[in-house]
Amino acid sequence: MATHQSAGFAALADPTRRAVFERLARRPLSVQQIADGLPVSRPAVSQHLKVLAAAGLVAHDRDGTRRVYRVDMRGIAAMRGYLDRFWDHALAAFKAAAEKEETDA
Amino acid sequence: MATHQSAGFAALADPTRRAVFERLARRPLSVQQIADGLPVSRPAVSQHLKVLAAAGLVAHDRDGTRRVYRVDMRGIAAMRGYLDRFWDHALAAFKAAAEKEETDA
DNA sequence: ACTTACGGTAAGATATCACTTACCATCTGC
DNA sequence: GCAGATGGTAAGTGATATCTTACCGTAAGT
Repeated sequence: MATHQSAGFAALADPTRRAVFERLARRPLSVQQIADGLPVSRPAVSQHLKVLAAAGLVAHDRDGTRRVYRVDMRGIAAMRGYLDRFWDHALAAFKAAAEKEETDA
Repeated sequence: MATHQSAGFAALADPTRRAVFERLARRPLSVQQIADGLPVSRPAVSQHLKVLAAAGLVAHDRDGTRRVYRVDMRGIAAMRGYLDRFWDHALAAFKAAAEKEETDA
C-alpha cells in the first residue's frame, strides 16, 4: 500500500473528482445528489466515485436502491502518512542546514 | 493557492515524477544525475521537474551550468494542509458518530 | 406484475499526458 | 574564441483520462 500511492494522488488530481470528494467531506450524499450539484452527468460521477473508492478515499452504505457515499479516513491517512515522511525528512534537513549555517558564521 | 490544489496532486500522481521527487528527498541532485537513475531521457526529467516546480514541490540552485534541484517544503506544506483539513473534519465526524452510537446503546 | 427511481457499466469521441529526438542557449576551461 | 558539458524547449507520437449517450440490473411502491 505504501508503494501504491499513485491511486490517491491521481484521484485528487482531477478537479471534478476533487469536487466530489470535498462535497462528501461536508456530508454523505447519494450519487444523484452529487451529480445534481456538479456540471457533469451522473455516470461521470459514478466513474469518479469508482476511482475515489479504489484509492480508499470514499466508501458507501446502501439505502434501498440508493448508495450513500462518504469519505473513508483510511485513504486520507495513507496520503498523510506519505507526505509526513517527506515533511519530517525535509524539516530535519532544513534544521541541520540552519544549524550548520550558524556554526560556520 | 488553497484552491489550486490540482498541481500538487497531479504532480505526484505520475509514478516517474514521484520517483524524481523521492530521489530529491534523499538528497539534492542535478538533472543529469536524476536522469541517470531513471529509465527515462533527460528531457523527460526536465519536463517532470517543471511540473514539480510549478506545484511548489521542488526548487533549484545554480552551480555553473548545472542546476541542483531539491525539495521545496512549501509545496509539501500546502498538500499537508489540504489533507489535514479533511482529516480533522472526518475524525471529528467519526468521534461524534461513535459517541452517538454509544449514547443510543 | 408494472412502473419508477437509482446507479453501475459499455462503447465511443475528444482532450490531455508522458515520452522521444532534435535543436538551441548558457557557462566553464583550455 | 572553441569545445565540451549541462539543461531547457519545440514538435510529434502513442497511450490514457474524462466525458457523453445508451443500456441493463435492482429495489420500492402501487
